Amino acid sequence: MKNDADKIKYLLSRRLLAWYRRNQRSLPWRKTSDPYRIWISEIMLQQTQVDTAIPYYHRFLKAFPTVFSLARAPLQDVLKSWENLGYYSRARNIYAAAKVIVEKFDGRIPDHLEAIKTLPGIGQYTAGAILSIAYGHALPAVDGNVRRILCRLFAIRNPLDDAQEQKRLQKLAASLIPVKHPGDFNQALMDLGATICKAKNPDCSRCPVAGHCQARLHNLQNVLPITVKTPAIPHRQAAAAVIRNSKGMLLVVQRPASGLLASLWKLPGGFIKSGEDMENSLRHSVQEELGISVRTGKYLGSVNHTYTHFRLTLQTHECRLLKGNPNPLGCQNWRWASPTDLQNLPLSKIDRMILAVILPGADSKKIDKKGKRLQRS
DNA sequence: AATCCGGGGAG
DNA sequence: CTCCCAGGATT
Repeated sequence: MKNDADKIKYLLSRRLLAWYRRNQRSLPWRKTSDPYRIWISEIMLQQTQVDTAIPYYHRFLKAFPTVFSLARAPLQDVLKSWENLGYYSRARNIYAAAKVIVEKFDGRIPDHLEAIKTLPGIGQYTAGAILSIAYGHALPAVDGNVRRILCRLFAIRNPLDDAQEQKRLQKLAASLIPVKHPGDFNQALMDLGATICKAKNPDCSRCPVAGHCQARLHNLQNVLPITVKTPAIPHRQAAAAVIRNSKGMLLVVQRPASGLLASLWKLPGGFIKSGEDMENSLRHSVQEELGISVRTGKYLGSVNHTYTHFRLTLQTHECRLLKGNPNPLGCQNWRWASPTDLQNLPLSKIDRMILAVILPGADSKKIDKKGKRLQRS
């Protein structure tokens, strides 16, 4: 050992790896060494808890077992597989990356940093995670768990969301990565953060590195990391139109290719400007979206949902088509949909909720831990 | 450097 | 309710 820092580094990695060998969680993506599967798991786990991602992991890989099957699938199928998982740009990025991997990398997930970071959806964290876990490169994978753990181990009092602090933590993590078993070391930190060094009420009595923890030494484990409180989010209003044709099919539109819930389907309609009358707003937004005139009818109910940056109340009215044929002016596409069609189109959570209001019995179906669809949620 | 981008779990 | 989650892209 050259100095104290090297000694601590050595002890941390040795203790964490020993703890991991005995206590690691049994997770589906740990039963494979296939870089494709590890890649998919890492994308799904971005800002998503392990238990949430597991059923989607099984379902996605059953639908797209190889990067080739993914690359040649229709985007709509990929989005349908992702339905309800959120952050749908991840699905579009996976899909775009799969095409690049097939065309430029001969179907193999790149095994070095410069190449893999060019793929859409793969940033510093995900690159480090894939390269360390799938290929054994000694790179850090600094996620929320690792930042919190390092913050406590070294009693860092700066707010975690500070950009400078994030850079320092990245360097600190890089200095700790062992040459042997870097993937296990990274996953050990994640498991430690998920099961012991949790955001709230860390269980230091079970921690394998409590003896090296500066926060623990100064009884700051419930104080660190310092976080800035989240600002309040606005409450927005939206209106949706239930327009049926003579066969009872429902008029639905595909959202634009970028922005909120990109390329998913929904009922016609849109946001209500502050102070604007709901039924006028609905007629105007349907006119702008599809170029058709409608008369608003019976009120059918409302649902609430919270997004990252605003809370939404979505109200719905029956509408009658007065004149004009639908054109995709403010949307990618439109179609008449039967109940079966609605099951097969990718829709967001709140649109499934509003469908459940107007079509009782056709509400969204959850999937179980193995990725199979349950009859009813 | 700020903002956008989902949905669900835990307390 | 609030906070957080195996973050990345865009502006």
